[in-house]
Amino acid sequence: MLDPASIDALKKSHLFSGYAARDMAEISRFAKLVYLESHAVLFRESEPCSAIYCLVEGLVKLCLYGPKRQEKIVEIIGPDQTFGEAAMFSGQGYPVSAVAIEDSRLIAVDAFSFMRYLRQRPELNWTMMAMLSRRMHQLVGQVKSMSLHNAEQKVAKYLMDYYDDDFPTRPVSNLPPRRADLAAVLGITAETLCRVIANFRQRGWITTLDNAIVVSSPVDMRGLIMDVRQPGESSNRRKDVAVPSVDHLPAAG
Amino acid sequence: MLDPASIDALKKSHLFSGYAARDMAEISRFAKLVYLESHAVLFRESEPCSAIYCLVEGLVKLCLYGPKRQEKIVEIIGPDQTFGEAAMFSGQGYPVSAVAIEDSRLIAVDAFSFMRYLRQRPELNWTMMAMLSRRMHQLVGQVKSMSLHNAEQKVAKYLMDYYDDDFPTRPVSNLPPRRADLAAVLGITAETLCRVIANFRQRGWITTLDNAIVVSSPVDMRGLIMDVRQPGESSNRRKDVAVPSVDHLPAAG
DNA sequence: GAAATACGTTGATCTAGATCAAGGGCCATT
DNA sequence: AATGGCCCTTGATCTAGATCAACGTATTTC
Repeated sequence: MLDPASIDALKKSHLFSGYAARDMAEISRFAKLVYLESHAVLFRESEPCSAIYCLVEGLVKLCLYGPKRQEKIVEIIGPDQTFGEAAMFSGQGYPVSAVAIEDSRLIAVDAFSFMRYLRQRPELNWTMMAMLSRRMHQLVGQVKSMSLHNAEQKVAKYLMDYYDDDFPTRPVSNLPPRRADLAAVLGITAETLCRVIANFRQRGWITTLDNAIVVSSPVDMRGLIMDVRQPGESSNRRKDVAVPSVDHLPAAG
Repeated sequence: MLDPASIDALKKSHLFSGYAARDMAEISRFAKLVYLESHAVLFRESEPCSAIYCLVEGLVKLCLYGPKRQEKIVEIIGPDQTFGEAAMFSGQGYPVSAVAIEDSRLIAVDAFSFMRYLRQRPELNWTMMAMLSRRMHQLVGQVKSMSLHNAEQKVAKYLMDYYDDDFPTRPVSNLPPRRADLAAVLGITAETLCRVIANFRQRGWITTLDNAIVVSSPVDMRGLIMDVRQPGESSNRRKDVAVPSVDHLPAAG
């Protein structure tokens, strides 16, 4: 059972924002508050999904661990974001681990009860679908970044994803609190990240102050991502890479 | 408008298998057949989603291209599989490109009409949700494999994912038709893949015949993925274990 | 205030895997 | 039978980024 303030907090999330008051009242009956200290583990990869979560306050990372304990952060969850929905539907357990990186307060919505409720009200699934689709896109973006970009491009891509063209002098928002976290998000080491940032600073493309980073040459950054090179410079031409041909385009309408 | 045989083909897919006859009749009204020659492009990354597809016959790759045209295959679609659903809901366009790697026959279901129909029948969304969730899991698995495994582990993981414990002597199923495709799936070069396979063969962990691969030591393969090492042994030094050579190989060709 | 701890930074190596290059088997076409 | 195209395979290098190591600067602990 949830207090009114927490119900309001839930409603601030994208997933629940469209829900009617009576839906929220019902859902609050099988939701509860959870407190996590920094570094505390909320759930681990492959654990069965007992609840989906909405972060109210603090910061949580969703991550994967390799055989040698290397960490890959799949996503950093901030306040008003929900997570765990996909696991609820797939019935395959959580695909990632969730670990607090700041002291956090969360709302846990019991998965079984929530599923039962959704079965009664299938219209509510529209926001859920949108949620899952958006997350899939983001995940595909990660796959792309991991497999097709080098370290500089990864950093540039990340910074430009959070860069706001309307406020060029504003520091990039939502940066992870520690450099090591950003490195784990990008799938590179902290040392490499540090060197890349130093390079960008030397070239005058960014300026830094503590954790904050201000992009001062978005054009160059974007150029780097798209791998534009000076004319005349021979780009590594490989003939054997597959390039989809332009013809044969089907009339898919 | 679809002929009865094609409607049957649609129903063989996981997405439509639970649909009632009258739903299928309705859907067939805004579905049509599409034929692709090998190498033909069905759609490209970021193109708006006009339809979702069900492959009836042939083989299609979903892939991403880097700034230098490097290819990363996100998934290889076989008969009776559907794709494009996520793009339909996200409203962000297709996250990947789709290219035929064999002459293919597909059914295209118009996205707009299908969405409209789903709005009338929200219960139908349950299979859709399951679909999306499963695909998300798979994608997270890819992220993990890309960021936390080395080349040998990637290959081993792939082979064991398609290995059937009940039929140990059966070749790994669903292997891509060409080695280069498998390499693009794993995010390594064809040369590296070739060397890894040669190593596995020398160690007696697999046997090969043409494209087919039979895993003969699943225990070792699984051990490699989990990075088990002999106690007391330093991780870096390459150990030159005398592997008893398995000489009953059918000369591969 | 000294010591310990945690991070960020920089430099020096090392290495897994990419890249480059050269055959070789197989099939289709002539 | 010869030719050419397409892959697969193997060998020889090259290199981006990991790893190892040392140091600086805060911040916390006693």
